[in-house]
Amino acid sequence: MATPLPKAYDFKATEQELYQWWNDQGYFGPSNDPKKPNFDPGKKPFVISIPPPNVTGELHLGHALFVSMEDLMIRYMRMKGTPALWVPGSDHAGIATQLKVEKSLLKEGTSREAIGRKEFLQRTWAWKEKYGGMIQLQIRRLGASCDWTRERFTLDERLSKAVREAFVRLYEKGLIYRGPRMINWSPGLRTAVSDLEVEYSDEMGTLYYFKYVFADEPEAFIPVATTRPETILGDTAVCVHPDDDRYKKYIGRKVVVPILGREIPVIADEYVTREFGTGALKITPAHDPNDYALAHKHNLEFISMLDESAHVNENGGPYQGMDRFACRKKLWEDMQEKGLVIKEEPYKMTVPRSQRGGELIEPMISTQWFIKIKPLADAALEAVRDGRIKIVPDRFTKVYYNWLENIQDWCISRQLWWGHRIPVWYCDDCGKMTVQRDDPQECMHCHGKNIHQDPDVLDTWFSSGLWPFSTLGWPEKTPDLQYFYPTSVMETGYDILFFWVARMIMFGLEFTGQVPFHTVYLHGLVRDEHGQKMSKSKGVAIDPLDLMNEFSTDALRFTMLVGSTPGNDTNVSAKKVEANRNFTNKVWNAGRFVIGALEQAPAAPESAHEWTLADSWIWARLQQLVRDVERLFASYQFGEAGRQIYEFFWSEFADWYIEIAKLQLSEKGDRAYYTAQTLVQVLDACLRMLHPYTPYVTEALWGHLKEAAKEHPANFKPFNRQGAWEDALIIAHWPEPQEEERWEKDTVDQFGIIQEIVRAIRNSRAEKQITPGKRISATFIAGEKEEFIRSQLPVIAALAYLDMDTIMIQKSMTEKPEGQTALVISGIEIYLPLSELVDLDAEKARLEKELSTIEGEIKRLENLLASPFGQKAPVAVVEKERQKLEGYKETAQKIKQQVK
RNA sequence: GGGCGGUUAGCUCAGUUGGUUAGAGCGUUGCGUUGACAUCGCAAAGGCCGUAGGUUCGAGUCCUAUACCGCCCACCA
Repeated sequence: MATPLPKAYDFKATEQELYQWWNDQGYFGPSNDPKKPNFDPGKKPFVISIPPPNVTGELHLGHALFVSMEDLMIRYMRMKGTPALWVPGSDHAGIATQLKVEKSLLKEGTSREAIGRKEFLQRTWAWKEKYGGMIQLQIRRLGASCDWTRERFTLDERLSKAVREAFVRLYEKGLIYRGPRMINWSPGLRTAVSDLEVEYSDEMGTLYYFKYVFADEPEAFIPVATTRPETILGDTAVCVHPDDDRYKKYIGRKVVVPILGREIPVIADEYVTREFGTGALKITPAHDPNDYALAHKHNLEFISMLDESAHVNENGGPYQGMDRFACRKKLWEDMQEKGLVIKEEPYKMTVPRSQRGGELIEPMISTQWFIKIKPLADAALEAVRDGRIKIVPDRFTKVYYNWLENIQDWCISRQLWWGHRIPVWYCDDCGKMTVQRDDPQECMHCHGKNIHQDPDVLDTWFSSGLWPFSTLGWPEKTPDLQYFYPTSVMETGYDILFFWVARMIMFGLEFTGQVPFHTVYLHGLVRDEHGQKMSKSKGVAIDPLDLMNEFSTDALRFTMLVGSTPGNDTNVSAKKVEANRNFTNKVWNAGRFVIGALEQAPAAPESAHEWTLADSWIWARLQQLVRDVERLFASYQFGEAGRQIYEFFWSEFADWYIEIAKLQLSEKGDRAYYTAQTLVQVLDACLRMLHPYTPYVTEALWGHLKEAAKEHPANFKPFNRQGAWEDALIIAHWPEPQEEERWEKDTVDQFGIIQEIVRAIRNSRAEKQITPGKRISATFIAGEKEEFIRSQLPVIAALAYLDMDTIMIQKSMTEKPEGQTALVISGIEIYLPLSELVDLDAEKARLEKELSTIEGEIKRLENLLASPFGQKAPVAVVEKERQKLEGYKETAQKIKQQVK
């Protein structure tokens, strides 16, 4: 006989060992080894590509959420017998990683410029080797059953090849172009960023009013307002509304740019809002997106007045070399001196800030690489519209449409060093571009040798967009790509729907002609227990590692999974994790009980099955649970499914069945045998269904259960069709739902009466302060339920702690017990001698109160049945209410008798 | 300016084909520890399901309006 299991589940000792074992056994990925249990070339596989975390990232609760969720799906599908592949990997995260390395360089007193590109890249790779991988270890800690033999990194040689292929194909197709455009410039990072990387924040600023004086009439002027006076240096027109009576007479005249003295025209366009500001708009084509568009329309000159670090350039005259904000101040002072200023007032405005670091973004004209996105976007829209891709929850579909329908060309070049370098070479001889898959030795046009590669790298999201297929080997037609692509579910946060999901869909369709996945499951953001955003600076960040150390990985996973609903943000607190740790402990201890019970069970039954009501009841409830879980999983309601398993396990299996099982086991013989069998199978079924939520405790316990069951001479069978125990829970069969049968509901109803009786008696005992250990007598007047009560009496007595020897059961009784507490449950009268001297008045008052409640219900139901409800509602619904009414009537009658 | 989400017990949240006494965890109160579990058990208190209309025999659930909180998108100087 095995050594007894410890009272508390020791997760620390178990987790690491089990993870290693699963991995060593090859359970994680479908391998090409047919001996491996989870490989079946005949079946369509279930595949998830991991949202690759930043290679130098650290684990936070967001990771805990997505890892738990994806691992749940993978483990579920694997248990269902579907070859399940979860491809792990990490992202080089261009800007984020480069900034980290630059920071460390700064500490050393140097900079990337100082050490040069080559050295810098070496340093970054070294950094990656040192700190990358940390995150992967932490993801393993969460129990992620990824196939680590297929781990990928976006800067891997193979993935880099995919990036080149993608770029060149788009270029050859004319979907990638290079040119000067208005882009968002981050002066601190000195790189262009995409529209998505700009965040707008409402801030208080100043609206400056000043005079644009006429070239030929210095005393007269047009008043103009701006929030960015320094851009005056780049103005090339003043624009008014064509129908504005104040200004239309000025259209076509020239005004003078303050300080610089350039003459610029007054033009007219309906774009201008007459009511806003002064009704006259200064036009700075090179530093404002609107002005940029307007300038194209009116053929205006474009004057850039800022350099890469947002200092004034040579076009700024006397201000050349000044920082943008210093220039703003100085220019305004100079204008004040010259009497060109009207006023300034506080003004609430929306300013663009960098998603990284938060510095002010400057709109600038810059030569960059772009993807002509419209054709890709149209295809991506179609894929969702025609249902090839489904977004869960559905409401995000609209958000997706809206974004893609209004999408602008994607600026993909970044002036960074860490990333995939743009595969374009410029010829110093003929000036033409060479764009190709392999590094060229010469210009493809003039064959000149003087070529140099474009210094820029690609937006990180360009390589991320290829992730679902680049990780499987694309552009090669690898066996993996052919078998596993398209993937199944893309599970990620709604915050990167545009950044990542939409781009994977666009690229997937463009390069593979297929949708990269059929379902997008979006989870929400993780917040603290009061709904605040987690941030380290505010000190409210909860470290998942701490939670795992204190409460176990299972507890954390269960919290993430059960506490979240698709697309909604979720609040996490240590308290919740603690509560779920208690649940895993409950599972462990219930398991200890079951194992102990089966070890002591008789070897084999002498007679055929004879199920007790409790046996049938727990079976019925289990069947219902299996069906519900199946239905919930099919609609991605993993949280609700987990909650139901939790409730079943604790409130029904542990609280009721196990308690009754103790009684049944004490009867020895066949009854004990069948009880043990039921215990084993119900526990086994629960462990199977809980495994995707809490893999460690379930696998550990299941191993002990299996061992005990197999060692026992009776060889207790598991809850599966095969009748044999699998090698491990992680690859065990998922419980299959059976058709609902009539007896289930009847059994649940019948047992419900027992539960009600037990609760009522316990309740009365508690009210009367009867020590829980004191057995009391009882009298049941059960009418036609006499036999039923008689058969269930041991159960009732055990659970309500009644004294079997003195209990009386009667069909009816002419002389009711006097001076006792009286209860009526489902037409059964129960009398309890709860104290020597019952306060008759108080008892009467209690009964009368109960009676009035019930009479209220009777009245409500009578009214209900008399209302149109009786005719219009479905028969079953009406019948249900009618029966309820009958029950109440019966009960009321009995109580009335008691009151007398 | 457009769109979305939230509003349910003291706190944090479930509640997906509308079915008639609305659930959980934590917290609170009372009782209880010699064998599954104090990381526990038994019991109790606690809810005009934001507000106002509407549809329906029936609404926490569907529709309309509205308030507050939050988020996303958008070029008003």
